[in-house]
Amino acid sequence: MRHGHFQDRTAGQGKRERTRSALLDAAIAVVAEKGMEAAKISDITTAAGLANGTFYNHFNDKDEILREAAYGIAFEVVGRLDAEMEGIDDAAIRVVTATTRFVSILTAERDWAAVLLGGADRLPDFRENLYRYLRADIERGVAQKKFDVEVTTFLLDQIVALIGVAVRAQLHDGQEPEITRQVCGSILRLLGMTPARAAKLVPA
Amino acid sequence: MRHGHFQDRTAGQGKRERTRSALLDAAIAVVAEKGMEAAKISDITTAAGLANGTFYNHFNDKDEILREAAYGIAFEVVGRLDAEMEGIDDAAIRVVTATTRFVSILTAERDWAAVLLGGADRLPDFRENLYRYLRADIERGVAQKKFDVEVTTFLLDQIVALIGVAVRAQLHDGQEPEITRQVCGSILRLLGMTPARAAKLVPA
Amino acid sequence: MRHGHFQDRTAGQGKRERTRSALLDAAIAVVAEKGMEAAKISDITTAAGLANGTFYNHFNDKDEILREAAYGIAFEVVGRLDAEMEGIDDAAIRVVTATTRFVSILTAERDWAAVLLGGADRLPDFRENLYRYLRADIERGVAQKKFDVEVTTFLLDQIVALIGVAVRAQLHDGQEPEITRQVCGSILRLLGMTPARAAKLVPA
Amino acid sequence: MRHGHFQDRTAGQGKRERTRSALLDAAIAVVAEKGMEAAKISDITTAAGLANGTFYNHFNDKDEILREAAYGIAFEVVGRLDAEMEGIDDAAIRVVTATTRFVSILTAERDWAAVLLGGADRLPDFRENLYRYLRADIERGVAQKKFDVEVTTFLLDQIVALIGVAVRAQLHDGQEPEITRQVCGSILRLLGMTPARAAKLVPA
DNA sequence: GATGAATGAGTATTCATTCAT
DNA sequence: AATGAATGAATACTCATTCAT
Repeated sequence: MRHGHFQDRTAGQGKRERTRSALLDAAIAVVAEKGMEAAKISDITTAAGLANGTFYNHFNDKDEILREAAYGIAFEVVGRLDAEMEGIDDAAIRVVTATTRFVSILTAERDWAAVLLGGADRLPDFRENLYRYLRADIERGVAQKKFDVEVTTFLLDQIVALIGVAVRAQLHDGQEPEITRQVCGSILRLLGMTPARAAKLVPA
Repeated sequence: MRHGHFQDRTAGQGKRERTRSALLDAAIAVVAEKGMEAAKISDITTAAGLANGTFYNHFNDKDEILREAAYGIAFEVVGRLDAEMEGIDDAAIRVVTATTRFVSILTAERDWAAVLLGGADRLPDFRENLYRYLRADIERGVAQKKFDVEVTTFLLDQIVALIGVAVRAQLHDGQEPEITRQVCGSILRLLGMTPARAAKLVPA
Repeated sequence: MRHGHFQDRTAGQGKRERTRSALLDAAIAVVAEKGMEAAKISDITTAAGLANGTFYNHFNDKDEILREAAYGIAFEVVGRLDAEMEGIDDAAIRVVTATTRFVSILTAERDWAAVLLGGADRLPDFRENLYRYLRADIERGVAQKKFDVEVTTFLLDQIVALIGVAVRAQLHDGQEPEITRQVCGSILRLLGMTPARAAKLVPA
Repeated sequence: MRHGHFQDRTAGQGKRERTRSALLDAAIAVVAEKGMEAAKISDITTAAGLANGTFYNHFNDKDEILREAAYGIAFEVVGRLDAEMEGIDDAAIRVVTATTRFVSILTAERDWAAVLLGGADRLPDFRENLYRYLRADIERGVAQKKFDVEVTTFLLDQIVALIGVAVRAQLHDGQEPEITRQVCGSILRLLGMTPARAAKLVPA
């Protein structure tokens, strides 16, 4: 384990919290390597350097630890994005910035991607939380007459799917700047901007 | 099992072929109900009304039957689409027609959707095959100056992701015409059409 | 395994039935040796000379096989008693005969005792079935003016407890004739006979 | 925990004794609720409001604490009975009084019943201790020509079984006076009294 | 070719027990 | 003494796979 997000956050705390964090970090690493379905409890404890049974001192089952890991990561990602988006008023720039930074963060923290991508499908309210931010920005763009769309859940689904494709492509091919530029362009087009205006916001 | 695509295609043939088809159809039904990961061999044989050992007279493992089922369905879907697209010259109309019919077919054959959606992720060359057709139409649109894009695999990934979102939404909510219209609009925008021109090709 | 009641009863039948019987017989033997709580699934399959997983082809859990074993044995015991009690009219003689034969059967089939003794506590309707026969004989004795009791469930509980003590003593000490005589005397006394009359029915 | 027999007895003493008592009382409560087999060490420490490791500062294993709990309770019960039986000379009245009071005590201290009933089966010398008192009273009755029995261990087993049935019935149905009367009658009959004489000692 | 019983490796889960704090 | 986190052996249970009929 290189560093471990959760362990960083519980560094000074009690042993219980530190072990719990070790398990969460291990779970993330294992899911990144083998996927959510294939991840076994024993993989997680082994990766954490702990005994088999220790898992059950902290979580009831795989779903529980994965849910917690996914929420923890999402919280961190949203926190970082929030900080960087403060003061950006133009909705189109907000969308581009958020997308760019999101892909960038998941490129830097490669293990997080698998958990977030998997979590979006499996965790019920996970997606809803994510949508709240996105919807606000898009509605802002509509109010600013930058976007020409009806803001539906289905639209958000589409945008999130595009971002997911970008993250996957980036993990796979590692062409970050180009991929990010392309997906930002796609999203802006989707939101009703002309290719020309979209291109201005996403310069090569 | 209502009808069974594979059984239809092997109706008059020998017992071996008919049993094989029964397994393929059963696999599709089981995957539609429980998903690919959760589908057990014994679920498939039970659904087919066969003994579990019979499975191994025809397939080596779950992956093999699922791959075959996915390819069989994909072949059928592509065949139906091909027939309907014959003679359509305008690339934008081709894209709209293909998308509309694709969603429509998977709405009618609900069980196929799970297999195709799952198969796209898991089967290596599956996606490549699909892309050949799509790429041709988009390149045609570029040549016709209807689309303003660079045709990359990443672009195709995005379009396929949007179609996937539409299929999922349709399975879930059942608002086919409206969903199809929206996703066609999104794809045309993605391909570089203005909202206004896209809207003309996808009338309410 | 010496002979095996269930295997005897399924000797000519299909493999499924024979394996099932082997498991039932093995369960009885294991319970006799280690008790119901301590009996493990793997003990049973090992005793039956079968693989671990085979158990689950036939039973869902330990409770299920033990219940079935207990009912099967009880059915057999009741059958044997019934045959021998036919034509006995005097209720006191019926009670003495049933008790004597019951202890005698469980002395011959030592392994059955643990299952029946344990089953009586754990299986809900098991006891009820047993009581039906006993109650009939005691009511007959009351009608014949041989017994002087009110026939309540609590009374039956007491008599069954006395028989249980006798079976346990017999398993432990192996003094069958004397133990049987004593417990029959006790039961008759409990039912309201004087020691003198009771003694006549239970001669040394 | 309402009051706790062992804690009462160590109220003023050192911390070690008080913790030990808390564990004993907790063990009794847990066994009463879940039975001896199902009682887990952690159930006991949790019920005592202690950390699970604390258990091993005081006992080596479950058997040890249960044995100690059973003996402690038995000692208390015997003590209470002894006090009340002082001065009763007639053996039949002694038996009736002891039985009545015994059931009565276990009705008041419901949690004790499970431990004593379970202990009688599992603890080797437990039963022997109990029998010493019982045997003395019965031999006295034989000497007084009230009882007409041969005093064997098997006889004592029978009487104890009847008392056990009464306690269980009482815990289950809660008809104490009637149940006690019936079982006293049964015991006296068992010991060779006629129903008529027995009835006199156990008036409605 | 189909059958379906048997297999056993793989995985999850429990809980008595240890031991550093 | 008490704590409580960690341990890991013991056990239950699943399911893909084999193979005799």
